[in-house]
Amino acid sequence: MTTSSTDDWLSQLHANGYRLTAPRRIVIDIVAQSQRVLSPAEVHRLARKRYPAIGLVTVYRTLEKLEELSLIQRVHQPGGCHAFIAAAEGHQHLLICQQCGLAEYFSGDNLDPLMANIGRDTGYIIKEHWLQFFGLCEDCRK
Amino acid sequence: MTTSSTDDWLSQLHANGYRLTAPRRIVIDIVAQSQRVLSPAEVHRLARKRYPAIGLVTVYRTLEKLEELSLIQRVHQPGGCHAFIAAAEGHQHLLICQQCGLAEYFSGDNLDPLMANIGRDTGYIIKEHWLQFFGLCEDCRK
DNA sequence: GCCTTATTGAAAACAATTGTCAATAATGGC
DNA sequence: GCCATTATTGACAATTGTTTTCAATAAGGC
Repeated sequence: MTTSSTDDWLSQLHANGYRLTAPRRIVIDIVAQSQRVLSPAEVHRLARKRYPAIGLVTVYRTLEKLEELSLIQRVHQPGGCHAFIAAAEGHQHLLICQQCGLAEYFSGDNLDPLMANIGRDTGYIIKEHWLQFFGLCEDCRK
Repeated sequence: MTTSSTDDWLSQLHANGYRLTAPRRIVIDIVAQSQRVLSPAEVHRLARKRYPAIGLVTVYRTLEKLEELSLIQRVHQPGGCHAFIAAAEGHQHLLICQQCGLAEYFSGDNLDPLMANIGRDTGYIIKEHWLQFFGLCEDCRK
């Protein structure tokens, strides 16, 4: 059990009527503190080190609640879409290391003019956009 | 069996040593002519109308070969990542209708300066990027 | 501390995809 | 055009990732 964001997430779960159980606290701490994207299976593996009896199903159920409260978001990658990471404040985009999964948020794109053009040209109403960068983080370049 | 791109795909399969069978021709025609993203199950459903004996496994295997030859690409969406569509020439991005799956390619983004900034700020080497727009097509807006 | 009821873990169910295998059919050589 | 080789097919089984079911447990308001 570590710092702020973990406690914040626990408060939010509690505020929404969910109970704070030992397995749930561990899953939350792992995901809240992780700098890298994690799949349910990876979360489970990490969680078992601290709480051997925890079931994979509990991991899935906890992730489901975290996603419902917008505390985490699913991460899509060329290799698969089974990973999660702490959600960003506001509208942010992800830069992900293809090697180790280390993730950073960034903003600063201005796609509005492009979206306006494309919308006009195609007749679509554009409602949402995805922008993601993939690469190698400082450690993995070496 | 329809126009040009279908025949082009068949030639390419043949050129790569794959045989042109009846079920394969039908899957290829369906995907090559489709304006919308299709899941393997949808391709199978459509293919059975023309060739009732076709198995879902054959659809999977044909899609696998088309992807290997870069004739199709997998499409990632918020709701799932099981769809495919004919690949674009050059580097293009997708605009997809959230309702019916109708897809259009577009280009014209210039993300190089942003990528350079982010790369410098984070220490990552950026190798790849994804940009996708989601919305409602002209028909589905109504 | 008690009582209600959400949560748990185990097992089963389910869905999407991949592997196995004998029968079939496409292709290149004749 | 016919044959032999061998890729491909469809049925079935196996796998993988995820969800459901259910009795036992434990969280949290009182």
